[in-house]
Order: sequence, then structure tokens, then C-alpha cells
Amino acid sequence: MRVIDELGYRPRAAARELSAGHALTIGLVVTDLSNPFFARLADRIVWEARSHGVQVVLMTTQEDPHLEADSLDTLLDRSVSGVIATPTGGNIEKWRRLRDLGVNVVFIDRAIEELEDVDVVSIENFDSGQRSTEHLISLGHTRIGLITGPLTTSTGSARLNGYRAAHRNASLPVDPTLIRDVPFRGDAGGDAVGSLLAMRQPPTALIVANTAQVQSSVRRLVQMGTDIPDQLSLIVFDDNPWTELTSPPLSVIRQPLDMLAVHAIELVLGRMHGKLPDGARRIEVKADYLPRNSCAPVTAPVAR
Amino acid sequence: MRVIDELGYRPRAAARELSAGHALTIGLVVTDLSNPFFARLADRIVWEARSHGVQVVLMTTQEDPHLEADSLDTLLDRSVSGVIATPTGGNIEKWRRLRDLGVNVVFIDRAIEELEDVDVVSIENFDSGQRSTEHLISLGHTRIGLITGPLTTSTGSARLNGYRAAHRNASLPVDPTLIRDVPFRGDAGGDAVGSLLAMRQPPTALIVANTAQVQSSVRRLVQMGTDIPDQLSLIVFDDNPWTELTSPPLSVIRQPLDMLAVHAIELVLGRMHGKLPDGARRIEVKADYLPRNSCAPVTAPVAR
DNA sequence: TTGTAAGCGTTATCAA
DNA sequence: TTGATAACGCTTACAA
Repeated sequence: MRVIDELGYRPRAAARELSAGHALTIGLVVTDLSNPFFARLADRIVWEARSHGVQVVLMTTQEDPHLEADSLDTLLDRSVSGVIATPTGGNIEKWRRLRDLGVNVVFIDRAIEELEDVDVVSIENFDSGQRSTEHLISLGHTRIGLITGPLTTSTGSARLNGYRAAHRNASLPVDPTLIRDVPFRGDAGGDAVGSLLAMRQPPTALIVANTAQVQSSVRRLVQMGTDIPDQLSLIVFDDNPWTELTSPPLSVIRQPLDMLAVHAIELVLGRMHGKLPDGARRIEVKADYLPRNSCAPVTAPVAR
Repeated sequence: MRVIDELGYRPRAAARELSAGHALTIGLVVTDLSNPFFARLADRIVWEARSHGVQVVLMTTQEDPHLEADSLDTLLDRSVSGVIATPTGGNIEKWRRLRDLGVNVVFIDRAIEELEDVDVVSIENFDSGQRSTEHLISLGHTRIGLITGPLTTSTGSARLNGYRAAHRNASLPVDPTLIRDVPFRGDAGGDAVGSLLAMRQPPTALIVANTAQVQSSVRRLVQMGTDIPDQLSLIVFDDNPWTELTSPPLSVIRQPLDMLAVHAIELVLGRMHGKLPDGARRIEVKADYLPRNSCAPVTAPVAR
């Protein structure tokens, strides 16, 4: 021990991994880090992992299944003992194989229907969609726009279902032309905003129900000089650091990133140490509605 | 080859690393990912690294030298062949040892004076400080506040020197009470804003010269209801996605993240392959001033 | 308790 | 060109 200290000896990770057959490393696979949601999620995960002596290898997919497939191969080569990912939706077989090979997989933020035996940590998507819609309905809005990610994603469909349920409960019809499911990448959010406001009977309220579309949507609203909240009430998903710096400050659905990260890490590490019972876990944490000043009652009653 | 295909064989990274003595991996050591500047930087670096078949192990320091030291040890254990880092300023000996052990180190964004033989990629800090100050002076401002990171950091001191040079060139005195060098973490930016505006003779313009302080500074300005630009002209460092979403949109110094990332990766990989001449490289890329609507001429001439 | 040896999967060296 | 062999540094099982 004294000599170890004197020489500053440190065991070599590669040798240990080769001998053990697996690495004290997890892979983190997210879309990209320019989305503040994923960035802060990554920050929390790296932080939590560190406190357990686990390193994080970071890979980004740009929502592209090919890049995702590459990432998974690479992580497999590295014998990572776990993967935390926001899956693109593709590579079903690859994910399954990864899991069968003993890699602990945890999906965060979204799920994949076909992979029911994979752990998932997410917010209560249905509930978030419902509550934000209900809030706008309670302000008298009857034409509420919804911008969401592709409906093939679990977040997209669950939030839309919440939106629908809120309408149903209020005995309001759902106008399908107010619903825009758009791709994650590019300026799709902005375009959806443009076309919604150009409608003959435009919505009086808007929910941007995916973090990937918030920035481009808000940018477009600012460019168009839309008067918020008088002309349009607005709720966006996820409390970015800047949502309170706009005028007016935006009412948001706040996703509890810390909880998501902590649960994800605990699932991965728990399975690593075999401390968890078999069977997939689905953890849903509540997302709060944080009212600020971007929502107001409808100004004029809507003629029908 | 056919059998390789059939069996889906893939070489084991751990064995290769053990044999080769080093890993096709680099460490990325940044403060934290909740700062959009570092997040986007990390995004670009991961992306560039991937295109060269190199994986990235991510570690965060929270500006804490102890955490940084831990990170370096861990990376050393992993035999990474390179490290890209925004150094905290401490651990001088550790950095030097790392370099002497053959790990290619590239500092990004900031430098450490004592380590003159380490590659550095940064923006033209002096120039950025000078140009932003000059712009405000040309609008007639004579009392220009400056919020910057600790002056022990290369970015802090270089930007301050630029600020001073601009004053000198315009034969303006520098009022030291207008200069606030504050810690990176916490709400130091907001507090500096508060105390600057509470001065008997407050500044008519403000430069927030560090990304870490922008968010808390702007938040405080919004909270205080400061009229920008009529009451206070504002320039902030780094073009976050939200700087054009505030009202008014903020004039910024835009740091060319792509360039920083590309240069850093090229330096690390270039040295890995021994394609680079000896001797440290200092690459400085120009940062553009991007005028938006947060700067205006002084309203009333300052009584003297 | 301490010491020895085999094995992890790859690369590199040296013979054939 | 091909094929066998040692070495990388750690863990673990077994023998002394």
C-alpha cells in the first residue's frame, strides 16, 4: 500500500475490463446537446453517474436511426454495462439484442411500444397534455393549437391523447386541423406556427408540446409580432432557462430533469448489481404546470 | 471474413486498448452542460470526434479543481489518447504530468498561463472585449459596466484588457468601480447587475463578458424592469439560442463554436497521429459582433 | 495468510 | 504470405 502510494500506481481500466468482461461505463445516447432539455439531462446523468464511480460515454443520434445503430455497435464493443437513451424509434431488433446480451437498457423521456420489456423513465405525458389543455379551456379557449413531435413517438401520441381527453371532458370538439405533428429536426415548429396563424379561423391558444419545437416556434411568434397573451395564449413544454426571459415570461410544463436522471441512473446501476427484480419498470414522474404570463382569457367570445 | 460476417463478430475494445496501450477515446472535461455554450461545444465535439471514429468520455467539473483532478485521474486510468478541456485554473502539476505521460491535451475557450506548452483554441478575447467596448463608446457611452469572470482566467483578463484599450484609445478614463469580476457559479452575475444599477452614477451601458453570467444578469435586468436599450445598452458574450427571443433581442458577441470544436479535434487527433510539429499551438478565432436591438446612443449627455 | 498461474481478446513479432 | 507465440495488466481460483 505504501508503495502504491509512492509510485502513484493506478489500475488500468482496459485490463480490468478485459478480465471482468464488462466496463464500469454506461453509454448515454441522446439526439443532440443543442437542445437544452437533453443538455441538462446529460448534465444530471453525468453527475449522478460520477457519484457512483461510473463514466459516461456520450453519443448523439440527430434522431437518425443509422447513427443510432452505429452508436449501439460502438457501445457494445466497449462492453458498457448499461445504456441510457432517448431512442429514435428505429433499430427495434438491435435494442432487443443489446438487452439480450446483458446490457442494461433504460429509455428516458420516450418509450418504444414494441419493446415492452425495457425500463422506461418519463414524465406523465398524457397527464401533462391533458392538464395544459384543461388550463387553456378553463380560460375560455375553444380553439387550441397543438404542435407535437411525430405521433409515432410515445411522447407525441400520449400528449395528444391528453389534449383529446381534455376536450372530451369539456364536451368540446377537436378540430384536427389545429393539430400539427411535425418532425423533431429543422424549423418544423416555426412552419407549423406560421400555418396555424394563417388559418381563416386561427387558434386563440397554442401548446408547443415538444422541447425540440419550442425554440423555432417561439422565434417565429416573435418574428411575426404576435401579441402574447392577448392575441394568443401560449404554453410550452419544458422550462428552459430562457423561458422566463422573454416578454411575457412563458407559462411552461416543467419536466423534473433531476428525477428523470436519478431514476434512470438508479435503474441502470440497480440492474448492474442485480438488486432489482426482473420485469421492466415504467417510471412516470409528474411534470408541473408553471404558470407565468403567457396565458390569458379569450378576449372576445368566439362566434360560432 | 465470411465467418466474421456470419457471426457478427466485433473486436473487443478493452482487449485492443490493453494491447495497444492506449484507447481510441478522448476525454471532454467541461464545467457543466447546463451552460448552453458548453452544451453546444460538447455537441460539436462529440460530432466531430465521431466522424473520426473516436469516442468521447464526458466529465464535468463545476469549476471545482478537486472534481477536475478526479476527472483527470479517471481519464488517465482509461488511457485516453487525448483530452479537450476548459480548465478550472488549478491542477497545474496534474495537467503537466498528463501531458508528459503522452496524453494530448487541448484547452478550449481558456488557457492557463503557467502551461505555455499546451495547445489552446479560443476566440480573440482581447479583440472581442475591445470591439464591444468601442461600439458602445461610439454610441456616446462613457460609463460602461463590465461583468466578467475571475481575472485569474485568461478570458477574464484578456477581455478586460480589451475593454481598457478601447477606453485608452478614446482617451476615456476607466472607472474601476464599473468592473465586476465575479465567480462563474451561482447568481454572481445578477448580484453584480444589482449593485451596478444601484450606484449613485450608474453605467449607461453594460457588457456581460462571460457566458456563465449572462443568464443570471439578464434575469435580474428583467426582474428590475430595466428599460433596454433606453436606460441601459447591453452586449452579452455568446449567442445563445434565446438571445434573440428576449425583447429587445440582444446584441451579442458570437463565438464560432464550430470552429472551436473543429480546431480542437484536429489538434488532438493530429497529435495522436503525430502529424503535427512539436511546440504548442495557440489558435485564436475571431468572434463576431452581432448587433441586434439592445444598444442605443446615450439619451442624455452625462454631466461631468 | 501469501504466492502462483491461468485467462480475458487483441496486436505484434518472429519463424516457417 | 501464413501461422504460432508472447505480451498488454488485471482478476480470480487454487496451492502452498
